[in-house]
Amino acid sequence: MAFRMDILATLNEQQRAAVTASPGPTLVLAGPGSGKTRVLVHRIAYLVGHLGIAPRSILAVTFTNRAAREMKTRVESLLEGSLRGLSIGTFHSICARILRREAAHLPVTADFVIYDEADQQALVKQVLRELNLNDKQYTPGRLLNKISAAKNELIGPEEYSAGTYVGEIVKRVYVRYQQLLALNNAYDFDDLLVEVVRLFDTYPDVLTKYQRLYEHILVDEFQDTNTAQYAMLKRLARERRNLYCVGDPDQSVYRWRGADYRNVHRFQQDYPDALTFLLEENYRSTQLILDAAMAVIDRHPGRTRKQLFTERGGGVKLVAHEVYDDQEEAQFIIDTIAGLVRGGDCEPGDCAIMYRTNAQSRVVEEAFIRAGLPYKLVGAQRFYGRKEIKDLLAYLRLVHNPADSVGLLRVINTPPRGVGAKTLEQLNTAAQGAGLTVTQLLLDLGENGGHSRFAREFTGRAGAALGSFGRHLAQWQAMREDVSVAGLLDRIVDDTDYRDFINDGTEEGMERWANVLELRGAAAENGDVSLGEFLEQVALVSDQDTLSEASQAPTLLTLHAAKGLEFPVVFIVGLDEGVLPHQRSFDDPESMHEERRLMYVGMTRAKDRLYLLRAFRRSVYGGSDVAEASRFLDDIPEHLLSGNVDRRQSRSESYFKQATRWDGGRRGDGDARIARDAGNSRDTNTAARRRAPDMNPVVTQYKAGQRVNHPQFGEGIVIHSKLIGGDEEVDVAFEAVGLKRLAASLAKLEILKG
DNA sequence: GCGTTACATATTTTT
DNA sequence: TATGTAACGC
Repeated sequence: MAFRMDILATLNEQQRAAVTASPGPTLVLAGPGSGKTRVLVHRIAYLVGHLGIAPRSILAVTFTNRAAREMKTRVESLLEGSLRGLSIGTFHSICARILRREAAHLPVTADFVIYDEADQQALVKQVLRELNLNDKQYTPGRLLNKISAAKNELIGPEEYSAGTYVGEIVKRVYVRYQQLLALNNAYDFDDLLVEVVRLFDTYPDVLTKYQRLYEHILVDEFQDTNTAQYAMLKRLARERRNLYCVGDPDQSVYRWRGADYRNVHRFQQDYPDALTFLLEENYRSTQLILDAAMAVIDRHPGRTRKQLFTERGGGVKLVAHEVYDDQEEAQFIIDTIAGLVRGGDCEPGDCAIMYRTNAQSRVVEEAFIRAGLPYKLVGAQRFYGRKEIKDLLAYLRLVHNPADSVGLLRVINTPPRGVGAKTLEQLNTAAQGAGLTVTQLLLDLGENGGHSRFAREFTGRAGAALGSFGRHLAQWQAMREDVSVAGLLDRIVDDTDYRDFINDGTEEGMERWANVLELRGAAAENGDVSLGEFLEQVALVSDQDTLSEASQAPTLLTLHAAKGLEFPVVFIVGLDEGVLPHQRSFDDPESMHEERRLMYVGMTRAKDRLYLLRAFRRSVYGGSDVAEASRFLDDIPEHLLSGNVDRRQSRSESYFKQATRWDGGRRGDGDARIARDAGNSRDTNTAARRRAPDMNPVVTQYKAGQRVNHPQFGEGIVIHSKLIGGDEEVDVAFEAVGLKRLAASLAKLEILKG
């Protein structure tokens, strides 16, 4: 095992101290870009190479497969020797592995399937039907959120305290939902964690086994752990206490998924002797970017302040740019990238565009498409969420786990084979009567044909369809040992005429078929993998894992997906009240803090250049909406910025100037007028009105027919002007560039005489 | 049972 | 916008 101590020489003092800390509970608080992964990787190398710990005794846990993969590769390149048995994986994959191994102690078999969100929804809908509950009143999504929150806190269905009426409903659904999961031989994502904790608590000898196995446990992104995950770690580390946690509370952005950065404090309480290391030197960003980011995060109340520094002094100022609408925002991005590339300042692939919500990607994508430029998109409608993919995976899942009724329900009539609601109902009753699952009944029909004891019940077209479906299912099951996953997939597609079903001659159909081929490719790629392994891999991939470094094109991604990444040039779009911070965070201070951290995460992704963009008007659903500039923009000191954003200070100046023109005490009136004026544009907005309800001028500054001059567009004629959300929206026909819609507060329009 | 259409409805982030 | 569902006619 080659480990050269001089490897440590490449670390700075803080990093080296953290890497060589003596075993025991350890906390590394790592600022952005401070070499967090580097420390983890070197720590593993140090344990193996210097302390002689066997790789199989080490467990490293991450949140994404990508992070796990990166860590593995980097450890391998540090240590030339064998790393056989080293466990690096996501919480979910590690847990799934443990559960399969210990299936004998569980209500499921080792072949259990993992239900994703769509499967969960389908199951909850089934529960609602069973319990005769209205799914309008209790939407599956809401119920699942509650159930998930309970699971993350390790609250089982029985302990769920109903309290309220709604709570009582949730409890009943939760109870039945868990029963159905077990009947389907399935776990949902949360179960993977919860069930491991339960397993450990119920079978101390099982826990002991894993405590002995994993002498050293390392955790990445510790601030994102939830109660269940922390509980699992604590149990595993109870005897040896070698728990090495790396994280940054300032980058905690998954609270809505149960993550609780207070686990960092809990850790310090639970292990009073824990050593704490701070990594404050940043190797990523320029000092200007770092200063701006710190200005934003420093307004976060109740946090331990880190003093980040870098040797990358200077750099260019951040650009805060305000435009009329989101299309202009997108165009600005394209123009800016084009300019930078032309000037030799960066490559297109160096650039990233980050947004709060996936829906925002559309406008940007369209602009790229219009400009004929390539881009990479992380996440969004993830590949594995596509209908055609889910269909085929459901087939595979059903072959693997015949108890999977959600999968069966999905495919029994896809492609349509004449099995409708009525037949389905019949099937259910018949199966129940015979004490079988529906799949077992179908297999019986398929295998025994006319001799099946159910043959008399299912005749005619439906009977034939079910018989043939059952026959195919039996064949697939029989061949699954002898054939690759890709081979099985081919056979299923063939037997079901799936290609004809989706490939209907339209462009969309071709695309769907291409997706099927891609799935087949993914299956063929890791050819010798078993069906079970394939299904698990597929169930646990995430959006983040789809990021490719291959092509030389700008990357579009959500701020959440950006965590852990870095780019020379970063654009953050939608810096508007209501978008970032998101509307949903307005009345909850904790959520608002999280929005701030999200902004911080985004800003600290940038190495050299950071563009902060906002639009006065933004499309939302079908209509459009106006908003004020994000409060986070106001937190950045003026001297770090260039650009044209109208910050709050200057806005309040104009407030005083115009004060006389406002209709002071009668705010309601002003609002009513705005709402009426907004009329056709479905002005659902909030932010502008909520934060500055009294800033609405009552008369338009510009009138139709006026001649105006614009510094950029030249002369034109006002076509129309109206008041909207505290500003004035002017349509102008310019001689040079045609019709433009402008915001009066931004467009320095000069009224010309005559 | 299937396919079309009209209509309502709900929109954050995702391992 | 886009997605799902209820209602309709075949």
